[in-house]
Amino acid sequence: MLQVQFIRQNKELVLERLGVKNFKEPGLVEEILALDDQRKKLTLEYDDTQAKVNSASKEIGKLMASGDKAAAEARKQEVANFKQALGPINESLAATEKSLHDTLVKLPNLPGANVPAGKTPEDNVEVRGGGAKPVLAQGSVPHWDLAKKYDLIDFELGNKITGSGFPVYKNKGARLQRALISYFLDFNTAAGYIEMLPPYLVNEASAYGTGQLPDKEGQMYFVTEDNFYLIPTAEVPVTNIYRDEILKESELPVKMTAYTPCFRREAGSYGKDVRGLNRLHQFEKVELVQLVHPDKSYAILEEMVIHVEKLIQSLGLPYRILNLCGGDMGFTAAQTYDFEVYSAAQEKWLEVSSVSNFENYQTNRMKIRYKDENGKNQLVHSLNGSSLALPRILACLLENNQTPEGINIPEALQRYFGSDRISNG
RNA sequence: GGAGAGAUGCCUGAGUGGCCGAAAGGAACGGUUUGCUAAACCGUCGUACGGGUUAAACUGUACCGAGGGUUCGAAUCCCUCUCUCUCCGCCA
Repeated sequence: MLQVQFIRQNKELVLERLGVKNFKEPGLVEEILALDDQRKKLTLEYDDTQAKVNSASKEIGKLMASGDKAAAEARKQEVANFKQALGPINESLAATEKSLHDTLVKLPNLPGANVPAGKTPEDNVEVRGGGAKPVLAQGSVPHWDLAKKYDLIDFELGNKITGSGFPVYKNKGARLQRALISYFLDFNTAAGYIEMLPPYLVNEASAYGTGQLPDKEGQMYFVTEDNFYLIPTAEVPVTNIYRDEILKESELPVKMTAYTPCFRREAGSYGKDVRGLNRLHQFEKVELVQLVHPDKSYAILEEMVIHVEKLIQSLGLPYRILNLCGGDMGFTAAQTYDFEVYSAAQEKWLEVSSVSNFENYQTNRMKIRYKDENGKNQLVHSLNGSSLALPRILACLLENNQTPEGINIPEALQRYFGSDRISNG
């Protein structure tokens, strides 16, 4: 969430930026400021009264010790009066703080300076791309047919075991998943990211910290018996590693990478977009997370984009990078680049990575800070990005590299996969 | 699943009603000394929200797992919850 102090000092900017994000309730800004004024007023009142209670209590102790019972009793009466006043003040203070917080949480992050205006995905700006779209041979088919032909993925079996959206990877299909995960992790650790293997279930505080709660609990699977959420992305457990921590400035940037399965209920999915690997309830992903000095987060955002770009290039897939417009960005992001790869048989662009700078929106919730040179605690900026989401990468690899002889494996993957082709030979 | 113990600052760990925001040691940071390293010595060393100030200084309140209660006054007493640890059982 945003910092009240920041909103107070930059009200016009906040309103203007919320406009870029097409935020529907700009009135919340005034509401927040009013609530904060109220909070300050009540705090002052409460603190002053409490101070009187405290000092009177101290005196009572001394009076008792010196045997002046009568004076002590008189003071006690005073304290009782103060405390009577304290009750209602405390109640309205608590109520004010709660509504302030509840309102603050409704405010999305502000789009950064480079975010294009716009409302829908059509307004996203293509930054650049690369890789040529392959020309497929006659008789080329989408990945779900290839998966069957080469016995790589069994969607029906997943239906039987769990339900739709939970495919079973088999044989070379399973092997290829493992190869991709290992390759991605190695690629990331070579760039200085520390490998993590976090829990796949998180508690409420963690889900709140990265912004999945309070509003998006519907996207997550929930274990009612223990109040745990299945992670929708490694971002949740990995970023929360540093929740409530104060880092030294010299420890920044913190760079982490993690492979995890991701679980998404995706209640709104339907139609042809959900065919095959395009949209699943459980999928594999390797994630990048960075915690950085506020002055450097945008430079690092660009670095991360280049990092992911190189990874996609190494797989030989045609891709494009989109700078998301204000209206299409996530609630918590300040700027997001989406990566899409071209799935040649479906003739469709598929999103395989989303790299975002959250500035201090997440870290303000999680209280991830560093001590600056003056010894003051400052919020760090958090960023994350996929590198990469596996199913759609797999879909593209299968479709784009299909030949009558089999499916060619990109060179970078061969040593992980153990061969250069999937075939029925 | 059964039994027990515990939760204090970055860590270890004292603290059973006022003198405790909290001893002591360690770590860390700054400095002195030093050919270098080590050691020694001196100093600093929680967080949040307010007031105050150009900024400081200064100052108020809260926080000793969380929430409630008793009391003039709670880290300390009582209740509830959560979590952790140990032993047994089960198990990868």
